[in-house]
Amino acid sequence: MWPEDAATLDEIYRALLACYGEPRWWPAKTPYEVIVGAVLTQNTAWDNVEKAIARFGGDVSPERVAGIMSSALAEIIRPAGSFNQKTAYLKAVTAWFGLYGYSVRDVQKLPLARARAELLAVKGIGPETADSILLYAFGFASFVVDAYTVRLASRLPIDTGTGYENVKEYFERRLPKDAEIYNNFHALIVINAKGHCRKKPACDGCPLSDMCRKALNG
DNA sequence: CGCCAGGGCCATA
DNA sequence: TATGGCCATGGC
Repeated sequence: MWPEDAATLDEIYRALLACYGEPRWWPAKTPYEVIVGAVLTQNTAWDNVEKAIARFGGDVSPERVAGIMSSALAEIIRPAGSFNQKTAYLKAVTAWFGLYGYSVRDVQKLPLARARAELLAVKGIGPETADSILLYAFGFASFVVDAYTVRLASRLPIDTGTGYENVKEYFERRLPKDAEIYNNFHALIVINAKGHCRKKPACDGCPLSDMCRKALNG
């Protein structure tokens, strides 16, 4: 059951679903790898994140990151850019995960608001990275707002307001509070943004073109 | 060559 | 609270 005023988001979501299917998505093999990817992709092209992940040589585990020298970790993640900062961020978020014995289930027992507050208190974890981790690593119903989400909203006839929390609330108030829907919706936004809703729009074949003011008005 | 990518921190006013 | 500089690689 969708909230009454969700018509436009409902249309957008269903058009994306019809085009791409259900992604159930984050390009990682384990929850901890989601955490690593979420940090590494900050202001960074995903291709560079993949190069960095590959340099772990198959062991992307919290035990490994906790135990490795920072200088060695920085060298591994170098292709992701800002590697000294991100080394400190990975160490910090891994230390937080360590408070729960690296147990996904133990983190999942927390109330969402507390888990989010704890993540936001970690150096290097801002709202987008926190929500990505909450949703894609732990399955919390916390909608992710990223540059793609903001760009999509700026082109579609929806008035989300500005600022991270306002845009996040716009989506969360109009969608069922369901991690699976948040997961798919955000993933679909990313997929569509890479294929069509780029900085320079490629509207040809975009599943949203008939409801998009960019495509309609130029 | 300059621009930019699934941000966030910090200093400044 | 709101900007602006900074981080830094690799692809285009």
